[in-house]
Amino acid sequence: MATKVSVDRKREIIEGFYQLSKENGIENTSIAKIGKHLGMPPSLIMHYFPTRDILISNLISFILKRLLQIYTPIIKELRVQNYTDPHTFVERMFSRDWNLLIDDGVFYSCFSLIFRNDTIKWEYRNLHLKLRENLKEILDQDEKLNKKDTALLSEQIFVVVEGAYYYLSMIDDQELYEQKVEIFKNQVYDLLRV
Amino acid sequence: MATKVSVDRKREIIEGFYQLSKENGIENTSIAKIGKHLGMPPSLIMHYFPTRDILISNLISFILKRLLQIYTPIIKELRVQNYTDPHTFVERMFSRDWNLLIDDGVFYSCFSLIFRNDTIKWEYRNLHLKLRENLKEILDQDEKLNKKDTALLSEQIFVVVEGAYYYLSMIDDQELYEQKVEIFKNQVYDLLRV
DNA sequence: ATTTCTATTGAATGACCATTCAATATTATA
DNA sequence: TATAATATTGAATGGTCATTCAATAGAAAT
Repeated sequence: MATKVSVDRKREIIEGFYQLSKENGIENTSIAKIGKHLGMPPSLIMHYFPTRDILISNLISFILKRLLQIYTPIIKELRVQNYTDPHTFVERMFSRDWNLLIDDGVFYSCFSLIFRNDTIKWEYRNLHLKLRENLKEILDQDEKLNKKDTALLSEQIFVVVEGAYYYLSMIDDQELYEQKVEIFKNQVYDLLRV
Repeated sequence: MATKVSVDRKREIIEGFYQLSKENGIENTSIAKIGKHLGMPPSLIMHYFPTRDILISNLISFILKRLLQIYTPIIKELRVQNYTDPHTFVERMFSRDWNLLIDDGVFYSCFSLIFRNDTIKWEYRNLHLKLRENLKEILDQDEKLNKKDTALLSEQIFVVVEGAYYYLSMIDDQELYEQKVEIFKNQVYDLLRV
């Protein structure tokens, strides 16, 4: 059984790792640097995470958990509202709150590891399946959609959302950014309408 | 003016860098390792690429050039066929050839650098704008689409393609993969139909 | 043939890296 | 209180890293 200290320390270390990775990239964030940042010797970090790979895999779990946490409150909110309509969900998916919770640089850095690590790939896939299931659940409550293949619809919507986030991350100009967001939001609404 | 030797050596080094990055990731590919792989001292590499950052930025140019090269032959092909229809393009975008030319792991690793490096971001953005312009050009030749906003359409299509590639890279099962490809292909065709 | 420029070599640098270990402090258990 | 388990420290390790430099070899220009 893990002690309270152990749990807290682990979280502290992972959060420090995340913080520094946000600023300088995972590849430039060493165990020594995390230690210095948190005021502890590197050996303590290695006491809780025996190898760097283990540390990274914990950072990924941390990130994916956060990502899921962006969605779950929306689902709950919709549930108490008796699933009035899925627009709440779509609006929220394209909102700013998202970007505040998770750094895209760290996210895509970690994502790029799926191509050489099956466990990481499995974790990422699992998250994305969960997200799709969540959306399906929401769509299923909408009467206007009760003749549609909501699993398919959910898949199609997320592909737009994920493609949009990829593309939007290259756009600096605020006005242009908003413009593009509108386009992609409408693209999702079109899917819901047809 | 660059000598022939210089041009060849530079390409040799970048290709070696790409090769090793494919196998072990950019972050695990040192200048010494590239040197050993190519049978040359690290100092020779640094003679042509004075810093590691410069080396990386050249790798990125190399990758993005390759990516553009996937599309340009399709455009040419369509041009001599007198732009019969954009389906050729769509089919090609989802075909296997793509994956052979560029490693997704390296691609997304490099992509993740846009968040901390404006030059890299600019390069990525530029590529994506070019790709969209290319597609617009093709769509503009299709009479069935002559009342549509082809710039918008091109944007929407690419968002599906890019989201699809992101999602598909997590799927190992061949059958499932093909199934998903069909879904996303149809999603693009739906955009063209409406 | 001499000079100038480029290409290539190999050794050396100090910085930083992940990881190990033995010692000490703290906390929980008996 | 004694013992066992966990938490923390700090120093040390060997390896790898990007980068520097001076020396040599070769090609091109004069």
